[in-house]
Parts: sequence; structure tokens; C-alpha cells
Amino acid sequence: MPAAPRSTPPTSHRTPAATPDPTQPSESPTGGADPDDRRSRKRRQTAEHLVRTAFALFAEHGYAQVTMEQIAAAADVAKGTLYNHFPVKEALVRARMHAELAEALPRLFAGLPPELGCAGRLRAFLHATAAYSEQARDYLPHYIAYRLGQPLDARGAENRSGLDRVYARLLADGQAHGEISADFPADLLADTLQFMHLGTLLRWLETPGLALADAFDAMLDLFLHGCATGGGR
Amino acid sequence: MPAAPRSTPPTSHRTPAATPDPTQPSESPTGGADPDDRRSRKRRQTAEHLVRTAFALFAEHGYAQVTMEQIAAAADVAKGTLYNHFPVKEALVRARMHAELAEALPRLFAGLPPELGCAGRLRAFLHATAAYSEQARDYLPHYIAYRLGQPLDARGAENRSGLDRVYARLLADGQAHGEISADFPADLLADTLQFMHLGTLLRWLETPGLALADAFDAMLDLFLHGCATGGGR
DNA sequence: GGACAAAATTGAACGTCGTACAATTTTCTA
DNA sequence: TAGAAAATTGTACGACGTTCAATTTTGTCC
Repeated sequence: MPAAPRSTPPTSHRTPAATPDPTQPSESPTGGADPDDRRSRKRRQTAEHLVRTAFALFAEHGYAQVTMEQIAAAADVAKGTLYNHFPVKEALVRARMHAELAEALPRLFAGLPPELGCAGRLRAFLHATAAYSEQARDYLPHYIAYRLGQPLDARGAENRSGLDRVYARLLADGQAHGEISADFPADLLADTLQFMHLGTLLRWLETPGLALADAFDAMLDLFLHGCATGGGR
Repeated sequence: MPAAPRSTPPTSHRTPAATPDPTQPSESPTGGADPDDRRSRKRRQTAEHLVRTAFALFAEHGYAQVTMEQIAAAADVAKGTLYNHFPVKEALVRARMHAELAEALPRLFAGLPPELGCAGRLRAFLHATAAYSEQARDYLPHYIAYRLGQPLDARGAENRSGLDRVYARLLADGQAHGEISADFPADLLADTLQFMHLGTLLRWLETPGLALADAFDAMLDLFLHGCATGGGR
């Protein structure tokens, strides 16, 4: 059985030849999962095992020093298997971060007080993520570079952080309440905000003294009100 | 700026052990060049030769199909020499784009009618770059991915497109005339605008029907005026 | 012009990444 | 229980990018 005839990847790039995507029913802001066969379960298990093994090595020797073969060997798995689950090294980082986000975002999102309005909820949400970003600082560059280096295809369900859904939800709410301008398509706003988020993270990573929460505040201010003055010129 | 403890590379990554960066005197919006020894001249010559050879091969066989060894062979140069000038393949793309921008930006910048104000000049400028981006579409993804994958050091004089300087200039002018809010630091605004520019390009690359000029208009609108309504909620 | 230092080039060897593929094993389905 | 689908294995391979010592070119100073 050489490889596969290809369809949509479940976790990374290997196909389970499953449903041809009948417009995913789950529309929660934190995304849906894949089937629950034993096969899928075992697949997730080995994937998680690989991620755990990899990050143990990363913590011990540093990300750059650890090779894919070392990871495979430490996980007691063939190199081909590792690449089956994670086509590139950065995909391991992505998997861990998305897993952590998938666990944290629902609580975070549910905990946002509706009375704050869209702007206030965005602000509270960003401040909450700031703490996480500071903790994951070492791996953020690799994650960001990998995410941004996927301009063409990507978009494949597993390549989304969950942040996009949160933003889309909050902004759509804001538009429904008249707090956010309906002149812009919701997806444009969500994409822009997510991109400004990444940009702010990059800036923060390069700027030693910068407090991330402050940077998020400025970003959000700019996103909401722009930088044009009423008068001038 | 706190990054490089070593001197600034002349073209790519090899250091000529020269001046310890005495705050570059040239502050034109289109950047300054390096010395004009015969050595530097020849270095530039071979670099240009390599870029020309590489792009000839790219045009013939496609970017991904061309290997670094093929480029070196076609340019009649050792592999080590090629890597001396361009440490990674994408650096060839960056070099060409920056060279083209260095040639085009001064004209473009000088041709912006001051009577348009900051917003109008930004708009005119972006529309002008749209034509160029459409022409360079094939290489944009590699360029963008390479640029964004340099979060830590980078910042090294040769890793800037020139766009940042144009933005900084226009926005500083806008702030001086009261057209742009002085609440935001100028460099934050320039960075944000440049990042939104990249984001818009990525979005455009992924969206078949999208007209780049329209996308720039929306982006600029959002940048200037934000997406918050006056009233609401 | 000649000597000497700095920089560029060369060529080859090396480690790693990521791919390809055929063989084997495990799991699902009927 | 048999056969299809999918995951795993192991190996081989092309390409990237690094390293390094030897050589050549270039600039500088006497």
C-alpha cells in the first residue's frame, strides 16, 4: 500500500478517506474534532506521544539542536511515521500550541462578560492571551513563521488556531449590535485582526522591554479607531 | 537595533569588518548604499550576476525546480560562493525585489502630489505598488515567507524593503500636519501599516477574484478610521 | 615594485531535512 | 474469516545549508 490516493488530511497530511466535507455542522467558536474510530483514536495517541517526546527533547537540548531522527528514535518510531504525522518540524510546535489553545479558548471565550461590549471583550481576551504568549515565548517564532509561510493552500481545518473563530464571533456580535462598522466584511475584519495580532507578537518578540498587554492595547485602539484625526491638514 | 553585536553585513551575511555602525548619516526614504571600493563593486557584480542567472533559471524551469547547485553551475561559480552571497535560496528573491524597489520607490515617492495629504498619498502609493505586486506575483509568497521568518535578528540594513521608510516618511508628515494622530509612535504606525500591507498581499494571493487595489483601499480605510462606529451598543 | 593583511573563491565533505516507495503489520468492514 | 483500507517500517535518495582548509584576488603600506 504505497502512500494514499489523497483527499483531506485529518491531522496533518495523511488521509483517512472519510467524509467529503459536508459543510461541518459544528460552528462553535472553538471548532470540531475528527471521527472517533479506534483508528483515529490511536492516530491521535501516537501524535500526542510524538509531540510529548519532541517537547521533552526541546526542553532538554533546545529546539534547534533536536533532529527529527532523534525525536523518532526517542519516541521509538520509524522516521517515516514521524513524518507521516508531522510533515515538517514546525508542525510539532503548531500541534502543541493548537492543542493548548483548543483547551484554553473555550473557557476564555465563555468567561468574557457580555456587558463589556465587543471592544471590551476583545481587550479582555487579548490580555488573557498575553499571559499565555509570554509563557510560550520560546516557540512562538517557529510557530508564527510556519503559519505565515503557508500562503497558498493551508486553510485546511487543522491549520487554524481557533483564534480566528473567536475573533469572527466577537466581531460579528459587534456588527450585530452596531458597535462595529458593517462596511467591512466580517471575515476581512477577523483576518486583519488576527494579522495585527501576529504582527504585535513579532514586534514584541523583537523588543526586549515591551509589555505585551500594552502592545495589545495600542493595537486594539488602532484597529477600532484608526490613526486619522478628525481635523488636520 | 539591540540585535547585532557584530558589524552590519554589506550584501548578505559575510562581514567586511568595517565601520562599527556610527549611526548611518544617509536618512533618505530610499536608503543608502555601501562603499565603492573595487572590492565592493565586484562583490555587487557577482551578486547581480548570480541573481540574473538564478532568475533566468526560475523563469525557465520554475522556482521550486531549480536547485542551488544548478544556479552555481549555471553562473560558473562554486557552491560555496553562491552561499557566500545568498545564504538561502529565498535571499535571491529578496535581493531582486529589493533591487527593483530601490529603483522604483524614489520615483514613486517623489511623484506623490503633496496636495493629496497623507491619506491620499498613501492611497496613491499603494495603488502604484499594486501594479508591481501583480507583476511579481509568482515570487511574492517566497519573499513574504522569508521576510516574516526573520523575527529575531533581521533588522540588518539589507533586510529592509524600503517600503518601511516610505511609510515612516509619509506618516511622520501626516503627524506633523495633524492629519495623523500623534498618540501612536510613528514607528508603531509604520510597522503596523507594513504588516497590514503584507497581510493584504497574502489575502490577495489566496483569493482568486480579488482586485488588489480594492483590497488596499479597504485596508487603508481600516488603518485610518478603524472599524468602530460612533454609536452602537 | 614588493610584502603583507583582508577578503573572496574554491572544492569537498558532512549533517539534516523531507520525499519516495515497497514491504509489512494493524485495523476496519462485510 | 477474508479482503480492503490505513498505518508503520526501513531504506535509499535528492537537496539544503554548513563548515573548513587551501588558494586566489584585492587593497594597503613601505
